[in-house]
Amino acid sequence: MATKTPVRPGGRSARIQQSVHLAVNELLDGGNREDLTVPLIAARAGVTPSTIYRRWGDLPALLADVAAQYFETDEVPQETGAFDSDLRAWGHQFHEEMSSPTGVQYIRDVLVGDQGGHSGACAGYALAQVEQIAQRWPQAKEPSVPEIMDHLVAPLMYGIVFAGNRLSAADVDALVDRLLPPED
Amino acid sequence: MATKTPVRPGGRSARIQQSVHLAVNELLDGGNREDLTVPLIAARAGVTPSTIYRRWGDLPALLADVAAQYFETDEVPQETGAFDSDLRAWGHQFHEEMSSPTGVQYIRDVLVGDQGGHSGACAGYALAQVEQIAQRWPQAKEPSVPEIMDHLVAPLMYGIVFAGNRLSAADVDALVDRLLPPED
DNA sequence: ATACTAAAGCAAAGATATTGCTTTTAGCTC
DNA sequence: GAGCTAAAAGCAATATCTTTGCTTTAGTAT
Repeated sequence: MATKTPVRPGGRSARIQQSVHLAVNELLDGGNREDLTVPLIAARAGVTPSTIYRRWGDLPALLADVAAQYFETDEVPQETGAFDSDLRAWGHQFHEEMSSPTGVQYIRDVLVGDQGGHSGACAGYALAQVEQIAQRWPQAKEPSVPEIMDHLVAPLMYGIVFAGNRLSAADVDALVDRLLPPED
Repeated sequence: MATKTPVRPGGRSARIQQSVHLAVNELLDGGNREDLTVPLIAARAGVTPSTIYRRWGDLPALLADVAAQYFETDEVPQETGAFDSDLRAWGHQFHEEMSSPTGVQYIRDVLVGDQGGHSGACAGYALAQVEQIAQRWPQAKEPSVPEIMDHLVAPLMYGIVFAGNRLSAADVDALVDRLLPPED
């Protein structure tokens, strides 16, 4: 169930979808994460709570949907003129983004929401960006996309989600260095 | 807040803690994960709902506590006679355990529960086991414990949590191979 | 335009969460 | 070990959230 598409996606449904998403994001920015409730969101969005329950199911599912939407915006990874430096720059940017309070929150929400449905959003986001970089430099065979996922993305995400530690920029560099073939 | 230790840990408090944990595990085994509620657990544990709310806060926190307890039981990694094979055997066993339906559920519960408090439990479990193996073979310098966490544990967990894919045994082997120094 | 029906609104009913107060009892002191 | 103190459980009333049947609104097709 991606972004909960109604059978009738136009007009009012679309407006309500936007309005509810906006309300969630505004309330999240407001910081009161704890007392975020469906009725509160509904009031802010100018909607009846039952509308939200009927369309999204419950609060976690709604939050997962909002978070997933965030990860669906694919930015273009910075172009630096070489594969190595593109990868390095992206690694830093990605880690910065994901380890920020907002990033961590979105990751959690995506994981918590509907069982497994959206969790791909987060993985997909990283994968899409890595693939973009790889396709930009077809002659560079090493490291492969799966290797980058396993040995750069995975350690970064593991640190953020499980260890709760924010790796230093030097740590990110070390991970990238380890991936790149030795220069001669 | 580990295993929600009351100021008065003996007698009745301990009994209730056990009884509630047991009720949760029984109901989880019963499979009806969806309609698991605090009142239901309370009824099964022979306890008043307000007791659970007062001690654990809410359902996710309780589930996180139960899951964290599971990860606190430290088994001894299998001894195979060499560092390489100990690491390989553990990698397989760990992956097997964590990618099982039960394992995935516990991981989720730990992540969802109290914000960051318990999430270490899961990481701590893996780390403790890797450290045990490392200490068993002090002369083996490579790979280091952090390297194992970054390049074996992290990819396994990333696959399970984000990609929702269960890696094959061959994939686990490949990760271990990649870590071990080249034989001459 | 009109008809058809998905989706929203409304409101009552049902379930869960919170809270003030009372009762029980673990842990301490004598 | 008997008594004291306060932490934690029980109880019950209240507040809040969730679900659901029915009505109304408004996209979409004809």
